[in-house]
Amino acid sequence: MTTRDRILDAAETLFAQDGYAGVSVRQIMSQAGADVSLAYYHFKSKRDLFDQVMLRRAEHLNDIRLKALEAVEERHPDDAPTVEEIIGAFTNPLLDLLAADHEEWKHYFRLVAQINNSPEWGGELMTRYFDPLVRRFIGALRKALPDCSDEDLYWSYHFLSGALTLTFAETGRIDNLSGGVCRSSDMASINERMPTFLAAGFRALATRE
Amino acid sequence: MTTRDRILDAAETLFAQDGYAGVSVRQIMSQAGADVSLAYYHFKSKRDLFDQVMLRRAEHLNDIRLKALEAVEERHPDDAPTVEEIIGAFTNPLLDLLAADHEEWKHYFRLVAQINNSPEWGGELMTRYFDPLVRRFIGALRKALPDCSDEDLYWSYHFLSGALTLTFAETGRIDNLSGGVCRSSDMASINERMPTFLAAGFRALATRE
DNA sequence: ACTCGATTTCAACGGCCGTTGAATATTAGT
DNA sequence: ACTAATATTCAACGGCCGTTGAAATCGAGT
Repeated sequence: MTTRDRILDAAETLFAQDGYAGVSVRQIMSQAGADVSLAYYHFKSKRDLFDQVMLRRAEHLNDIRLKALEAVEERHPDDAPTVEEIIGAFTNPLLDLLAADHEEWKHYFRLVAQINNSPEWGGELMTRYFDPLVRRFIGALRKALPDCSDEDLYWSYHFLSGALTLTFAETGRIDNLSGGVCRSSDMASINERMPTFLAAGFRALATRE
Repeated sequence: MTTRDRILDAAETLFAQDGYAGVSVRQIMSQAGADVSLAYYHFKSKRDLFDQVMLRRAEHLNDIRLKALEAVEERHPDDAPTVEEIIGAFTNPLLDLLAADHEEWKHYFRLVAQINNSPEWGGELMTRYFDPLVRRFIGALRKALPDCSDEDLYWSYHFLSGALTLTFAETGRIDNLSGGVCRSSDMASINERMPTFLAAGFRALATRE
């Protein structure tokens, strides 16, 4: 593994744990096992390093999500896929990445959850990295729910986005709240419930009088 | 207004904008218009100041939410309130606080959204400040959905929590995504949609075979 | 063996960090 | 007017921050 990648990995882990401002370049380089100044050889600045951390996995994620959506659409050459299928194409790739025991992606999703809920970066960064794909998904949902207004679609997606990012942040909150009945890391439980819950929400907004 | 309160207000605003680590005690005291060392006269440490910021409004919020739930329950002396009514009792107090043009609460909700999604603090702090009330609400929902398993109830609440905190964080994301069709600050639109969306999710998990 | 570019080390810069102790000002009770 | 508690100012501590420039090392092509 190249030094650049070790720096990105260390930065990803630490940013996910303590946020952008909570981590120093020195901590990152110490965890990466390299000299501080190497950070500025491979990246322009701390902020640039952060952007590259975000970008690296965003591209791959957008890729597999798009493929999942296309696969669903190809199984419906005549009619539109169901809301559940479309939402599944949006969430299943995340579940697969985590189930495959990829610790790396766990850190990334934690980071995305914090970005999404940050007033400083949530608006801009999520837009920059994910909006083309999100608009593609909303387009598919529009076909599946032809009577649903755009406003309802956008708000529904927004609720989905909040539920999704918190769930994949795995903060341990549900573990505490439920007294151990539920576990943040239990992907099977999430897979079983999240698309059902969210699809019902979409439908409820689409069909209300 | 006392100096202590001015410090708390300044800290609340800045923490909400840039997070705990992103703000220095010097910035806070500068915005509060007081000397740096006064922070350590009124509070034990930066972390203690942060805790007091969280506590101050959490108590009031828990209070009015509990009253809203009790009011709903009193309107149903014999049967159980509907899921929509219970969720409304959970979300309406927030909408009221924001609609009443209280800029202060906006900052607080932004802060809570970041805490909720932080792996470092989400698990513990949300539990400490909000769990008694949340358990009370889940108890009410259990009555409204007697056939729903506890696991489904907890996961449903978790999805609700993510949607709620992101929505009240007002990051501007939905404004960008929708190209201006929806606005983060449009409380009427949220009020019209969020309880419907979430109640449908609860029901979908409770009634699936 | 030599060169030249890519990579890494070393040492340092000015500046801001959280926190403290001692000195000063303000206020309220007598 | 004196006192005693409360509130505020001032100056400073050691330490870590992001970033940089120059020197050293490495590695592939000749």
